[in-house]
Amino acid sequence: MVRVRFAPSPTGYLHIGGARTALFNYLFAKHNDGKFILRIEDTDKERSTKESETEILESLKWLGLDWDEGPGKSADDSLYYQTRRLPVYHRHAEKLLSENKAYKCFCTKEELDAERKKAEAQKRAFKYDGRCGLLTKEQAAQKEADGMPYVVRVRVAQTGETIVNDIVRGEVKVQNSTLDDIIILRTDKMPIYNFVVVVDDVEMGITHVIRGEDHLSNTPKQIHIYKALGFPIPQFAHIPLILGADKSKLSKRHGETAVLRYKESGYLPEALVNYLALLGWSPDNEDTIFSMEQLISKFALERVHKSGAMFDNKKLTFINGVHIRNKSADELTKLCIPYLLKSGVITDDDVKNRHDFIKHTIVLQQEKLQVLSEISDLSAYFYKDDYDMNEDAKKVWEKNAGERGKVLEIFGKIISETGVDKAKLEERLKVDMEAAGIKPKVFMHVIRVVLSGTTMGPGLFDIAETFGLEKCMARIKKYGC
RNA sequence: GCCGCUAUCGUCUAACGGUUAGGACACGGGGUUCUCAAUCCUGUAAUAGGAGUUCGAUUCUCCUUAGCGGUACCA
Repeated sequence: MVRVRFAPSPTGYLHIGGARTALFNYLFAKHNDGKFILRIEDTDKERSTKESETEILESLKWLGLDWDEGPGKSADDSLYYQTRRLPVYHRHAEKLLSENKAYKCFCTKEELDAERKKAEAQKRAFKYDGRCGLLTKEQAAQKEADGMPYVVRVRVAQTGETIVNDIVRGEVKVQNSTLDDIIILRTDKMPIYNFVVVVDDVEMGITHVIRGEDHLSNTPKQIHIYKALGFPIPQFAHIPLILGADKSKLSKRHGETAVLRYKESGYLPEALVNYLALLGWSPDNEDTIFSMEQLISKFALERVHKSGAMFDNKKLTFINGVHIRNKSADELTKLCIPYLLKSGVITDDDVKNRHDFIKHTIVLQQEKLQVLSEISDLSAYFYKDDYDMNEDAKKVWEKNAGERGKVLEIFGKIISETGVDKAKLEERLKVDMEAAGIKPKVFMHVIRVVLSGTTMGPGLFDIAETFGLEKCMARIKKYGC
């Protein structure tokens, strides 16, 4: 049974990179009928916050990456928060200590920092020499009795090499001599990441560790801890990093990277999932648009590739547009209403009383929408009366100064006689305008700018019909003769 | 500095050692159209450099270069 996990530390929002890691874990689990587990790595007490955790959970849910085990999924949530599992880590640390696979190190952070600096100045690699590991039992006991603070380190053999067997990268070899003894417990007894991750992955029965490439260099250390603990080593898969425009790891300084910001901007979760899946992975065909179900059935770690991928908002936006076009009228309406409300284009009363009208105006813009938030600017003129022509519209207006009066006169006459039914309107308008010797391009453009105040938008007859007779007449009056 | 990873169009990527190096986004041209969009057709554009193995290398090996990641009592 495949068991994978996503293990964020609640020190900030869920960003694009974390979301992609979660997604790959999720897809792999679901593809293999396995379990996707969520664990909160909150051992950094300084930086962890409840707000971050809440946002991360909300982001995952929004993306549709619901977890099988984790917070909110069992009677006892404490299993999934590392700060609530401290006795577990301490038990394993005690065992290592008693087996002499770990030792107490009394060197202070200050001492070590000084040595590190010195080594750096001499352009030497710094490595802890393991001197406290040479202390006799009595010496160590004495120091402890003297009240000296200590960390716990796991001994690392200095000969031979450690091989990380990685599904995406193959064999990665590291000389053990480049590793130093690994700190697993701080002076305040809080366990360190490299230790808790191993203990938890084993205790939770994790079979595949899928995470970002930035963890690759930690892996040899973790393998040493697995071995010291006598634990089986899981399969590793280190996925390529997502990069910003400058090719460095995507981070806050590259602008908005929070998943929830994408939600606010009007991106669909299925579009973000679709795009993220294509970053570092590719299907065995040339398709680009996928639903979650399709991704699950196609996903394979073997097709994850090795190099980092730049995040391209343009492609995300394109994919978002495709998913928007695939929405039904009702779904799209539901999705757009919050944006219309937020921008003040419509009110809660409108939602109650003019639902069909709102739906109609949204559907008119469906094929044009790339992100949901654009709906407000695109359809504002359906909801207000006091708007003027924009610059482009004025140009069209001026350009047709010769015919515009006549156009409006005929248009006004037609709608007052036959109404604004779009089929009838189109038919009569063409006939009458031709009789008056006015070309379609001219009258269409003139009527369009008068009605909407802009040069682009849905079909002219759709606009007129949606406006209704009264509003059309008001617009004619505003610009008419 | 040291350790590790990576290298195909501008970007995301495909290609049992044999292809006119394919697709997608973006960009350009054209068809359709009342505009924009959508849609259809179409164009520009890539194997970082150098050795080697091989009949044949984008693909395997080595070197160089470049980029990235790690180098914490962060995760």
